[in-house]
Amino acid sequence: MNKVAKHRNITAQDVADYAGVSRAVVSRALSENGSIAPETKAKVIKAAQELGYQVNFLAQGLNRKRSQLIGVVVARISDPFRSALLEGLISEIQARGYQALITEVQTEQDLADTMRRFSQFRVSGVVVTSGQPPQALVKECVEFKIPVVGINRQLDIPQVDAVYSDNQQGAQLVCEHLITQGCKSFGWLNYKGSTWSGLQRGAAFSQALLEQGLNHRLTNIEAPCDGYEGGQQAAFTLLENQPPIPQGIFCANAQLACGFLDGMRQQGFDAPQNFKLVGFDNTPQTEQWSYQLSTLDQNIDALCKSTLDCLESRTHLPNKPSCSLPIAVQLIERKSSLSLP
Amino acid sequence: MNKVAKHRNITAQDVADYAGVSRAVVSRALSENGSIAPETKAKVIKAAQELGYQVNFLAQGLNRKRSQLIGVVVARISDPFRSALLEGLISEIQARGYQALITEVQTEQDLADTMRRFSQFRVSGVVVTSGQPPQALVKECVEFKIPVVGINRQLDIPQVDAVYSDNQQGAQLVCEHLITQGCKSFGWLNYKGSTWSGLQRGAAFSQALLEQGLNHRLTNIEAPCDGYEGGQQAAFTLLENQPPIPQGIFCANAQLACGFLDGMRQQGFDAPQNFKLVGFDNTPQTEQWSYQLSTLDQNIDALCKSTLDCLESRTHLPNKPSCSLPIAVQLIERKSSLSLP
DNA sequence: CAACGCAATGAACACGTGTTCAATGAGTCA
DNA sequence: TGACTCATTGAACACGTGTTCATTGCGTTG
Repeated sequence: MNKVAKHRNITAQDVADYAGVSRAVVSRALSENGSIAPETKAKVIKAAQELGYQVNFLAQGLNRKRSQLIGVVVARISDPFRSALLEGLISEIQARGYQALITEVQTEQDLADTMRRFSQFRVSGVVVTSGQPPQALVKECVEFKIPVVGINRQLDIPQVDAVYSDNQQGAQLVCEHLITQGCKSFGWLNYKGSTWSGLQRGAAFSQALLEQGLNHRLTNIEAPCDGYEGGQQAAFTLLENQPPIPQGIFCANAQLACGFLDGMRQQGFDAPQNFKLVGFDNTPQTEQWSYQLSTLDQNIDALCKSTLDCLESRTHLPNKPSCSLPIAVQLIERKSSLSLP
Repeated sequence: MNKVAKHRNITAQDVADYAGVSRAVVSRALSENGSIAPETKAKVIKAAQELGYQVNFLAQGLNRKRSQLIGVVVARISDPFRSALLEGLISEIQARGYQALITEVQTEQDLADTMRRFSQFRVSGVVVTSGQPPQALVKECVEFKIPVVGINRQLDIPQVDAVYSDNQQGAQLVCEHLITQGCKSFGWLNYKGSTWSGLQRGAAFSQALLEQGLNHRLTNIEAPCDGYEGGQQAAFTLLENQPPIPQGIFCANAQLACGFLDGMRQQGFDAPQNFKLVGFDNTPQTEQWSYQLSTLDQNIDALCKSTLDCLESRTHLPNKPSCSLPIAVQLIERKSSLSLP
């Protein structure tokens, strides 16, 4: 463990000198490609360990024209579902030997700057979990062979892959479930200016009801904004003119649903007594005793694995056609949507 | 916007050729150091823009021996407080022109590997929000002039800075508040194998009670694990032998507190009717209608800003003595700890 | 014994930038 | 006009790695 030079980073050259070989041999011994005699390899590896040699990733990336970084675009991490997704992504990225370069974006301009910086770092791939990157920029990435994958969003750009929870299937499950629980009228709660995911879920729910001949019994409830507060306010707005409460309500995400439920409770109504409620995103909070909210569970593990599969396969085949990968969701039945015995 | 070479990254050399100067001049024009004629500078900048030139960060970092990356060590991001802290950190890191390199660690070995990789990327600094990095490795960082800052943890290594919420002050606030609300007996709820923060909070609470001559009225409640479930189970264990419920309970973190409250409710007890409850970490959930939990608000903004201040000042003065920076917390009074009118 | 194939090695180049150092030329002062 | 200062410029080196290409030497076969 005695280092040759204490206050200088030790390089492959130091290892080469120490082992009595050339620097090229060191590179071959450690990078597993190029032919090398087994005993030489062992000698070099031993020398590297004794010196505590670590590859300089910047030099490596510069040479290979590709760093082992993967850029991840996120927004509002503090949202429970998003943080869970981010956690899964980071784990998967690390498990495959990459490092996660995270950027938070708020505006489209942020996103453009971010994508540019990612390319300046020569990232091995980009995962977009939020926002709609400008086509021109994505095309630039494609041109420089940087794979781009979107999670739960539609990018609609050739050679860009998409992984998303199967909203059609989810809406279908919810529709059937609510009908089974005896609901005759329905509500769809989403926030104003919703993302693509939300819109798609709403459309799918409407479609599923149509197939049952029940879509004329569907009321749209619009929250003024996303999140708990949005849902809460929606509950107050809904009851303003004392209309009948839809018997089965499907909600675009878990935070909205929790807020809506609390808003209804504040006005003396509760689920499942007065209405059934199902939300999207099986966040920890929905499971808690105070909520016990039925939800559609997005398979975060599968989403993340598929995302990195896409990334890696496109690294090897940059020009293959775009793939669009729906991941099955699972209905978790809890108290909020079950008929009382 | 017409590029010289479409399918090749354009380099400083391309800009130099295009502007009719040498590559050294391009570097000077864009990096703001070294003397250069104003009109030449303008010419180069114009050329760079027209070509869409972007610096290669890997080459830049290799040359400067320092990338503009900042490594962040996290664990269990999906926890509400941690995700809020991470969000704040990422924002602050970006605001100062760096990029966040995030690594999730589970074991001490993970942490060791992570620190090593960070140094391989020649990061400008490391922020540790979880775990206890091995002294040897941190010393290595210090040796290579990589600043290390810990948030809410005690690293106890020379030349490593610490930023943390002021647990003493927080415990003092809670103690006074509970007494004001009429509490005569007290409880401290923490989980088994708590982190340094939790232990310090408990010790400070006990100390604050001691100063009021009330520490003999303090009961320790131990949850079997962290999180909502841990708190919930603690509530059941507490009531097993039907002892008197402490009148004022202080809880190491918000998730535990929410779980504890729900656990008590399941057994027919509620706050503030049957006991007063205050938690640490003002997470969004504590504010919600179903909980309305009094909490100590950690000033995340200040924590993050101070962290990066420490990092930057140590970059300039690598050998200055360690600094230890407590950040004031604020008591948010909500229903769970207020006497009913 | 000669010719050949093949594994192993090291010299040299490329990756793209920041910075040092010597050279140039214009401007100033005596 | 000649000497001197100083801003500006470009050639060259350093950063640390991966990879190509020519060379070496050994074992094998005819």
